Amino acid sequence: MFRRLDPLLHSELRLAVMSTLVSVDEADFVYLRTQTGATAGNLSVQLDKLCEAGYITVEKVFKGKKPCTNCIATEKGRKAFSEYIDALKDYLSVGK
Amino acid sequence: MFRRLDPLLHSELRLAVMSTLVSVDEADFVYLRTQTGATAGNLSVQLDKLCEAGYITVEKVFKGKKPCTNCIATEKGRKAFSEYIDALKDYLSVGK
DNA sequence: ATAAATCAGTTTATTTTATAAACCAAATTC
DNA sequence: GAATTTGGTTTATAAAATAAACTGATTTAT
Repeated sequence: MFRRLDPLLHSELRLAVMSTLVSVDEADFVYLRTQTGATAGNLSVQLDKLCEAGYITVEKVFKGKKPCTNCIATEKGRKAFSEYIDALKDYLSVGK
Repeated sequence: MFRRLDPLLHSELRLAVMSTLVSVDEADFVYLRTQTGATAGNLSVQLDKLCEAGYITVEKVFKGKKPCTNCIATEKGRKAFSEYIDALKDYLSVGK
């Protein structure tokens, strides 16, 4: 009845990050930070976890003289996200 | 943009419990346990938290010779639940 | 030029949470 | 009447989230 919720996505910040990334195709650290309102430390940790899970890829480049951490949702990540959303419906108790 | 998710509800088991309770008006421990598939220990702990938050009321009665822990969602709990669901929409990235 | 502040993060530490394991008292079954 | 089951609670442990402190490079102000 209640499908299990992927613990990697059932985290406020990681979910916000994935939600942003699936709709935007690519986003850098600074953008994710402003969008989510997260602290840099928290964001850094959660990006690592998403990366290790293979839900995103992280590429570090230089934009002029400044470092820039670019994030992209992988196919695996997109699939996991949509499955999470789907499973979540069990919990909304709209259609019993 | 991303509304904060009530941490009391952003828990797989507590969310499943509240989801059940808002749709069912009253449920006992055993029923909640079978519905959610949770262990008794985990359920006990999470019911305490929901109770302390004022999201549910817990009434212990005897059904014949057996103890029975009855749970009901309060108005406060129902409101928090529907607000949680609403805030969650920010994360689904369907409408941008 | 250099000291101070800022940017773009990472690492480490602390608190909170979720979960499991162990336990308990009463009732039931063998 | 001994063992098992029922309906839980309490305690212990593992995992998570978050904050705080730090780094290394870059501007900005003096």
